[in-house]
Amino acid sequence: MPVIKTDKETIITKSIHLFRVHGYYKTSMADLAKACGLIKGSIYHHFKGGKQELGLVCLQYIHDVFNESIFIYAGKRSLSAQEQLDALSEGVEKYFLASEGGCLLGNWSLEVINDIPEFKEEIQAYFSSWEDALVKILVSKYSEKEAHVLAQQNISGIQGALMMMRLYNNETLFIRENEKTRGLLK
Amino acid sequence: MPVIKTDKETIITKSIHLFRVHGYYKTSMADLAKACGLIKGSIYHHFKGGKQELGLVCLQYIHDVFNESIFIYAGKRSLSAQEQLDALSEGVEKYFLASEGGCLLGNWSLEVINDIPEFKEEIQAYFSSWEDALVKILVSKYSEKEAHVLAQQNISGIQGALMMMRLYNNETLFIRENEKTRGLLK
DNA sequence: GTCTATAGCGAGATAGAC
DNA sequence: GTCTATCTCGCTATAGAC
Repeated sequence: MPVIKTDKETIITKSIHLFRVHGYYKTSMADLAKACGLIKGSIYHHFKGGKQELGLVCLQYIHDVFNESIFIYAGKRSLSAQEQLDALSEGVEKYFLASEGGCLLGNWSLEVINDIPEFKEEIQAYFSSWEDALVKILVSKYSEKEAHVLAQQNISGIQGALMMMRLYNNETLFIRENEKTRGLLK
Repeated sequence: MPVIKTDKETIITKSIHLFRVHGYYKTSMADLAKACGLIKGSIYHHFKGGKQELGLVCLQYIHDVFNESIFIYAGKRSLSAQEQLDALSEGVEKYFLASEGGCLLGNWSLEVINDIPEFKEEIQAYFSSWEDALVKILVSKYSEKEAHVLAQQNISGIQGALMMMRLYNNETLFIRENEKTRGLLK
């Protein structure tokens, strides 16, 4: 999806930014439209399902980006396990350092998880993809079971660090957490 | 504050629960009133500042509870450093295992941090209290600087684990994270 | 201190002109 | 595909009776 540039994609990327910074409920359709130079009614032409459909599409879009440009390093035969881990970790680090507001899927896993089941499903799928990618790499050193535990702890650690990065406007802890990731095979 | 039982305190504790489960914006004054057997207008008698004041009071209330019943073990002279750490860690673990929706202050550090500065300030104060308590214990083994890093990593790890606990409805990772806390002096 | 009633606003969403 | 205009609803908050 994130290959072809369309008007729809512009709305999605602008929306992702606003949703990350201000959350789902606090971001209005008028806010989203304004960021695209549109009037709120116009968004419904592209997303008949309204705000909820747009929100879900944003989550799926990010999931696709991670699948295609970050998780893809896991299991790449031309790279060693350590090189795969480095590439994945650096992809994660770069993405979030450039993302004001942290991780949309992490944010919404706290904001809307009890109210919008469709979002919950997509968020779980995203974290599962992340976990699977890490496991693929970690099994080069650990058992399947150990690899899953380490992957979950790693993702959870990154998400916690993103929370603190946002709260204190300080990247130190987040960067250290990514270094820990790259040290998992050592 | 959490010592004397008042009508005000009933509103606060019921509100904390709803705010944790459904978030700040998705929880309406009518929802909060209903949970107390009241009509929405009646809440304004106790909290003239409306929803925002109530929200802030909820954050302060939780901060007080942690200060008085959990962080208080840090530096207690009758306990060894390890006993202090165990008591603090078990307090944290028990509190959150009994708290549907995770940590209100963590949740709101993602939901409202960019929109309500008063909340941000209180949330930062809460995490600082937590960090200070851990540091007080950890300096028995580590340098001041190392202790701060470890404390921050620990709190961040707990918060990430709470996110995953909520998303997957699974306590395993959270419990393991608390075991890691208790192992920090070993 | 809680109620009824309502003001006032902003939100999501829709219809139809251009 | 974007606009103007509007509908409808739910929210926060307030006024005043009891």
